[in-house]
Amino acid sequence: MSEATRFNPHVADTRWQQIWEEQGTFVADDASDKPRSYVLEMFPYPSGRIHIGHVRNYTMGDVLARYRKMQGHEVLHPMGWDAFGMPAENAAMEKGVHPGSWTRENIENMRAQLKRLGFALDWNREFATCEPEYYGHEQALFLKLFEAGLVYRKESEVNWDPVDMTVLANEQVIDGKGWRSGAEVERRKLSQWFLKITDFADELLDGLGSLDKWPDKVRLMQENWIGKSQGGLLRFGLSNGETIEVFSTRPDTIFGASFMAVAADHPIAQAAAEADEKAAAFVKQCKAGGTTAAELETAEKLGFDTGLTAQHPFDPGKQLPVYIANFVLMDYGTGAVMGVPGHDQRDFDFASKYDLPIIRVVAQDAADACKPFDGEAEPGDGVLVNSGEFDGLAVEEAKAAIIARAEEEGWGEGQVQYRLRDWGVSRQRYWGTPIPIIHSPDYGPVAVPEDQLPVALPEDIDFSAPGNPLDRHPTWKHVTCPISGKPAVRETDTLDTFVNSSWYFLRFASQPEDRPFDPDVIAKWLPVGQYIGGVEHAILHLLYARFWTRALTRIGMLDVKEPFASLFTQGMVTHQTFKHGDGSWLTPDEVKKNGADWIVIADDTPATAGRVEKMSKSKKNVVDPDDIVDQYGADAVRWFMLSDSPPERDLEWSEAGIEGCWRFVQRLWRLFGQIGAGGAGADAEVDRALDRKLHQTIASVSEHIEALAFNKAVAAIYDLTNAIEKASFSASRSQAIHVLRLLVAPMMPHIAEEAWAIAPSPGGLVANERWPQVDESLLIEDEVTIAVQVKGKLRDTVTAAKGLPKDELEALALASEKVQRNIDGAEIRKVIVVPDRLVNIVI
RNA sequence: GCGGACGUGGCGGAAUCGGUAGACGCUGCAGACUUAAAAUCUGUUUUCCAACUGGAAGUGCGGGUUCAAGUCCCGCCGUCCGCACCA
Repeated sequence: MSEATRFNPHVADTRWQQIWEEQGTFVADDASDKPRSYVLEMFPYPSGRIHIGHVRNYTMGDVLARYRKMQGHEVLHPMGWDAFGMPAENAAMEKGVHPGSWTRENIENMRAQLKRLGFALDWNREFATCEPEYYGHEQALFLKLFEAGLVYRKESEVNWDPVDMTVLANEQVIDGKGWRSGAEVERRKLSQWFLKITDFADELLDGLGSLDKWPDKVRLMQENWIGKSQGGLLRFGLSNGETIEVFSTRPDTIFGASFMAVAADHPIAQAAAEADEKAAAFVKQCKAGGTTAAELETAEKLGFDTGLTAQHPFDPGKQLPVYIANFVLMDYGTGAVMGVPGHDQRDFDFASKYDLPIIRVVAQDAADACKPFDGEAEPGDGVLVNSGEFDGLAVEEAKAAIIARAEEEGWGEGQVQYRLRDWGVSRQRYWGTPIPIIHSPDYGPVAVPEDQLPVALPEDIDFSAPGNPLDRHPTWKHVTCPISGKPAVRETDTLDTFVNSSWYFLRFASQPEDRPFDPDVIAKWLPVGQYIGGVEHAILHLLYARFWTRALTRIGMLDVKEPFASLFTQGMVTHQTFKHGDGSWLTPDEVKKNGADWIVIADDTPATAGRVEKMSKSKKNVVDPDDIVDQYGADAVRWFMLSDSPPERDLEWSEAGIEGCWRFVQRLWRLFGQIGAGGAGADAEVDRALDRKLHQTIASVSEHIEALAFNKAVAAIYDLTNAIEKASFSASRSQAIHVLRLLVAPMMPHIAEEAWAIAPSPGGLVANERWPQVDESLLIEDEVTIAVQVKGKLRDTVTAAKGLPKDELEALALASEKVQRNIDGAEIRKVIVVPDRLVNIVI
């Protein structure tokens, strides 16, 4: 085939990308009176190169954005950069480059990579969170929350790396050691800034109910994360005259309590440690214990008897020993628990070890009051036994009754407890938003005055030593108190990068210079109509963004409750892995297939094909988007991203798959070239079957794009293409090819534009065209295929006019020779007829 | 341990309400065109029996409901994911 009849993406891609840019095709107009669509994909971290996972993510969003535009919507489809974070600082430490220049250079590269894929983005709204034009507004928002009392400072335990002199996130502690330095991580108390997300626990939980276009999985994960439990706060008098307060979800089991246990950090434990060396040693041992999942699972329940006892509120003769225990957490509830061994497994284990009484207070029925335990606790439902006046009550009734009594007598009350904790946002790092606070010697932490915002990061910084470069900068932190004018010290911690991504979707919608956003413009675009990203953000980012939005709404800056009306979590892109005989990884293009086996191309030694896994550099199974766009063009790559796998599942990259997409691009191109083919005579013909197929395809492609079922939309387009190719020339065929250009436009925009421009051309851009309308009258089949079953087994199919009455269908079915052969003279007991579908003859 | 999702050909996957299982793509095989290759086109590709018409089995396993089950119900098995000493 000559080059002229091939689609050449290297020429076409850039041509159309330039034209879209010149014409501002995808620039969103705030003032538009069209219906609006805000399509957003999670913005990338500028690591240096676009990853194939980004390509999949942005292709999905792009299809939807282009489709909505063709439906006549004003579409907001922005892109920007989540540009603060540790990798930039690591690069600074390793290569001596400034985090800012490293980041900005990466952004340049990645922007160019994205542009090559032809995404319908409004680049006018692009921003990077690392620029003062963004983070300055973030500081203003932070101060608004500070004024409203939603930000506070408190001492908190953190993972401290003594070598790097920085706080580490839990994920950065590997086997108790710092991930970079390898140093033993210490628990250290530091003053940290917190956002009061717990104030919104109930709202955030209830709000999930309205998010019916979110995956159930994500809602459930958030629900569990918030972790609401209903119970009672109970107070017991101690032998030393003080009081111990515990939270329990099972106040009904109070008669089964046989001990109390407190966390190592609990004041009672601290007091005991001060008075007694052994107690101090035990407390130390508890703190040294690992916190990894595996360690916790195998860790033995250990306790230390403080010698104190607690008075049981219902039994004056009953004194419960108070232990310090390694399984009690300080930061949940009150840091103290009531031990009920019979009905809680941990308490059971503990009581068994220390020979404490195990009392049954819940049983299947009253007769089982003395039934022994079968080696484990019984946390289930039942009725109360051995519980004095409460005997016979069901568990739920008993909870209410005992809480009511506690309230009456003043030793407790009903309480709702959350697992969710306040969000610690302080980071001892340079490359983040400076926390806009000044520590005044007289007034404590004071907000930086608004006219001094942004608090910009200093450029001249030193990464040669570990620790926070802001803290050791010679001048930056030395300021004066905004109130007294006396010397004061700037806060040198920066904000968690999750703060940056908690409001970027607002800034995309509205970006005035003098304030974070204009609520009136926000009101036009928000909530985001479709948000697309990886499920790894199911909890943190999505919960923080929901919180931030609600917090801004509560303080009156905004009127949006839920930022993302519809959420879609896409799967990963995976690829086969290969290994050498010696176990080292091989890239997929270093091997080839040799019969059923794989061999290394370079030296013909055998290779082993490993699992299909998420692309990662270490396993050498990555493909670079630039390389494949070079080879196949943007459209083939985009088409591959949408084909085969349902978008929520993983997509396996394969050479054969992308080759197939490339062939399809060329097939389409040949077909587009035939748009007016067949001559005048042929053009007069109408092909009803093809017309119907076309309109069925329009309907199904539309429906599938709406549902983000791109793999099904792709299949429908293949199906139509096959049908057009097989059909003989006719006006219908030309029309079908014409419409096919529109149908593929959201997915393969470059070839669609190229085809739209060839004669007979309607002019303009296909990107601005209207999405084809379905002719409902053409959807109706006039003939249908009826399945004929005998005793539920398919024996024949017959063709019938649509809507044929039941008795006629039955007659038609019975007329079938195959059916008669299968009935074989037997008596017909019953005939089931489903109009336009099937006839089942029961013998 | 708790919670959730999923199991369909050689592979990715389709299959509105329970109504023709395997659409569509990939791979493989056979053929056409070509000096040849590439590209393209045609046929074929769940398994087994029969090889002309056909027949049987079949959606992880075992039961059940129904005229009819991939789909609904009960019980297993397996894979993946999230949380995890949360009182």
